[in-house]
Amino acid sequence: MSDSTVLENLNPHVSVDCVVFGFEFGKLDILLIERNIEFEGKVYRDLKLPGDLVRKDEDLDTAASRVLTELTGLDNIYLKQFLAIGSPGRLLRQPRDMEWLRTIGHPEEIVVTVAYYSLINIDQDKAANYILQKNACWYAVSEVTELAFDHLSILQKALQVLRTDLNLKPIAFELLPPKFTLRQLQQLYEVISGLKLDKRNFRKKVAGLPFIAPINEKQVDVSHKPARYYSFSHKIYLKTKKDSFYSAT
Amino acid sequence: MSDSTVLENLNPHVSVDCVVFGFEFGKLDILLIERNIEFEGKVYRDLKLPGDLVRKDEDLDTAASRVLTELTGLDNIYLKQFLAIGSPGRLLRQPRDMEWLRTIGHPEEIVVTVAYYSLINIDQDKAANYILQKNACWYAVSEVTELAFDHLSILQKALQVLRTDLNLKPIAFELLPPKFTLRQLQQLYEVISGLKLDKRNFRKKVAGLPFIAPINEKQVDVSHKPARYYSFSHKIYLKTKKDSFYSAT
DNA sequence: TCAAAAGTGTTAACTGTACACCCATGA
DNA sequence: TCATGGGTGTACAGTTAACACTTTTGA
Repeated sequence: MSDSTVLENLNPHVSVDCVVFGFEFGKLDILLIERNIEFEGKVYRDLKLPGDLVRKDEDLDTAASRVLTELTGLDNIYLKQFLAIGSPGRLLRQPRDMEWLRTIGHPEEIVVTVAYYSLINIDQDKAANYILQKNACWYAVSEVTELAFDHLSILQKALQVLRTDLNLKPIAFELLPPKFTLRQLQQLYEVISGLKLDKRNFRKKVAGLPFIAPINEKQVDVSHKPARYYSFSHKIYLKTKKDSFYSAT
Repeated sequence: MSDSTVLENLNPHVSVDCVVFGFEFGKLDILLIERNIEFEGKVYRDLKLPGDLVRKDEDLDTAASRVLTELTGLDNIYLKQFLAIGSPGRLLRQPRDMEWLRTIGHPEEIVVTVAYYSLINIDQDKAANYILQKNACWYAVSEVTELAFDHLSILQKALQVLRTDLNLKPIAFELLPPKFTLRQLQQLYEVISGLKLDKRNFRKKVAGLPFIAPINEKQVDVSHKPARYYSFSHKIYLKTKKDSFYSAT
């Protein structure tokens, strides 16, 4: 497909943006794109959410999924639409935001952006299972204080929705490798909810969930007592699920 | 503003649709628009969700709010965006849907629809406090089995979201008049959740919520023991709220 | 032997659930 | 006096919350 065909095929009025979360080393990460722009003689290095215009022949979920595949090389990533934004002029808060849209050939008349959050498990065992697009990089969510356009407020809303969903649906496992320790699972809940949980009570609760089962494997090469690995069974989950999934204090 | 000015001011690519819920006589209602169309010699009387194209100078929430005001004459209605849909060709499932879009002068190229649900209290004491637009009428949600376009699936999604929100936020009171009985409140929970609740346990729970308080007023002219009225205080709610609002079984 | 994280039970407080009868009113 | 819904308490079961020490490993 030639470039001009692609351009003709774009819908200049609708875009998708993705808030891509990852979890590693006990902290929540977000995948951001570096945008370098020279404006009025100064060079700016801003960060933005990955996103793109929607094509005329794809629906919104497909567009978001495509953005992620182009970004990471990964397929079948957990994706959830959580917000549509259509404020006139929302992209034009900073003069350099306008300039940048011109630079990359995007129309300034984007009308609606549909935001998705997505969950990626950064599997240390298979560090090479995704290849990040140029200019994409992981950042600690807790350290992100400024983003281009209105992307910071989109991130904040994504975090809100993620917190709610964490207690209603088994999304934690989308952020963890197939084998995980109970400590990892607990840290994930703690870092997303912002609450400290009691280790014994947490493990007691997990022990009562049939869809989180220990496997016969332990950590190796750790300089402390090796932890047992657990895995999540989606099949058993569907058979046994209740209304809510895990309710923290 | 002349008609042509209005048309120029419309964004032909984005629309909003509203799922408007009401609660009366112990059942959940929805406000629908009757669409009469003659197509290939037959007359169809279809029902659809109220909705409209978004104007170029308004954001999505404003557009949804405007649709509701035009529809009911009411202002300050509870509105929540819950879904954006952008499937190519989603409006064209029935040939007569296309025909109808032409009839009312809407472009066929609407790309994205953003769906809102809204909650109206149908206050019997002030039956005249809203005036429905021509062709608009209340229907029992339980009896709606067919709608134009993809509006039935939008309604189903709205119900799902409403059920979840009911247990997380104090939205029940948007559907009830300022003074309500505990029976009304319980019926509201039952009809939305689809569960039967125990009267004594329900009242015990409500008694523990400081933001639902009895007032010194009772029903009159009812042929049974008159019930006490209660009212909801948003102010006290904000001071005392917990994570979840009411969790049914 | 030290540092680091794994793993393990009991008790008390609270919350949810099941259940049945009398009361006040208008017709 | 009947029909209709209003209003009330108790006991048992289940869930949550608070809390500290021993174990295993590599450095």
